[in-house]
Amino acid sequence: MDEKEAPDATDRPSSVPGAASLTPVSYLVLGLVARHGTATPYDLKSFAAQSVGNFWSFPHAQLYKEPPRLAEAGLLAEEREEFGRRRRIFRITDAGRAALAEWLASGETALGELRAPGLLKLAFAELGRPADAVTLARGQAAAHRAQLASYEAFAALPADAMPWSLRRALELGLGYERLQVDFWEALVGDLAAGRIPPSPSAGPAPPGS
Amino acid sequence: MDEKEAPDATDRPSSVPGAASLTPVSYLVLGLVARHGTATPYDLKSFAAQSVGNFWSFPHAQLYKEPPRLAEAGLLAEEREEFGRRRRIFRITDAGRAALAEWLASGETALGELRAPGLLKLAFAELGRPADAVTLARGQAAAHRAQLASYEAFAALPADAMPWSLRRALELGLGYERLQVDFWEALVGDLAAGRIPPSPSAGPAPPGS
DNA sequence: CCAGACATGTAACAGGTTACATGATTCG
DNA sequence: CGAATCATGTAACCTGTTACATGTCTGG
Repeated sequence: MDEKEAPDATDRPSSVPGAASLTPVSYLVLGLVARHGTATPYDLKSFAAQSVGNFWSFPHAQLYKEPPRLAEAGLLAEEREEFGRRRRIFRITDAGRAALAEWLASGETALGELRAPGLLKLAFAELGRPADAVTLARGQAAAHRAQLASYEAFAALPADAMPWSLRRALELGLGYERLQVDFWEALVGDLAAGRIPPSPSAGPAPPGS
Repeated sequence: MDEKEAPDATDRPSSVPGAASLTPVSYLVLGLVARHGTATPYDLKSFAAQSVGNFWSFPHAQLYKEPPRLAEAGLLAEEREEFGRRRRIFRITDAGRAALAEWLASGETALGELRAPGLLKLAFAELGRPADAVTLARGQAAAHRAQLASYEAFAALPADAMPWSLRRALELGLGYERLQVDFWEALVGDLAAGRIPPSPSAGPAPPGS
């Protein structure tokens, strides 16, 4: 409805002209809009699902909530369709491009954690029955096998189906799922063989010591 | 002090008698208390930091908030020290033990996502300058190298320093960090060599094999 | 006994997740 | 033209996070 001119940013302590605290979702949206020129929230949902959505899913509610926020911060420009769905079409602004570039250029390098629920459960598996550990390992192996298959199907797309950076990211995803599959399958084997105690002693003895 | 009998659960729509919606933190607390017999919130902080905290960090605020919640649900019993700090000591109840056992036995197998900020950034690296990608890859490689070193130090502890399940989980963490290090270092190499386009065609065959 | 570290909590905020609810389009 | 599906949004809840604030012990 009414357009707030947002005269200046001094009244809002958190919204500095350049860039406030932007979350991963913000950069996802900025990046997708920048890549495609324009996008509706629904487009974002599709784009995300087909690219990073493989290893980082975003509920659609966020993709409808975030663009307006970014528009209010001046990083996106919004326009309405005149007829039909009257959907919101977003386009990146110079400020948005700058924020995105700054993010890409910054060497912040937060490395996020391996928050796998299965891993947490495994860490406490000693408190349960051995059979439970087998169930867990089997289930994890199966689930990761499925995920791996999904990744492989995606990776089988022709070379020009995705930018090199995304493909590269996908490769890490592939390696990750392979690691998981191998890990859980090995665990299943060890548990079945009765050698519940750890350390397969197949130590790679890495360089160093 | 006063023991709340929690007469019934009908007044709270979300708190079913058996088990309500328990989060990963809940199970962490339940598991740690079960393992150690009793624990104060501060103990939990220490225990967590020394075990799963390596790959899943919990801010101490949560570890002070969660036990009372679990106590209210009847899964933990709380008692106060009489003198000194008068700290809260928690002990697991039969209901708590049951909830924990059920969790361990359930084959829910949620497999959580690979939400690595660096990976997200990489997926959009094509929008930035090539030099930015190098910076990113270098930074990630260094950060993961540090993390790997930390894991290795932890893994070097004597065999009886931790239960087998935790050690096993740690091994996955090690593999994960190695994967990350290899991945980012390879990326640095490819970028430096000018072969920015993807698929090095150097088949997987990771160094471990 | 003072300083510093260790320990213990709580309040406020922000973000994600779930759920609800409805609008538009297509196809049989 | 009705039903199913696709598309679009919003509201409430809840949890994780950040920040603050203070209390208690130990050692010099």
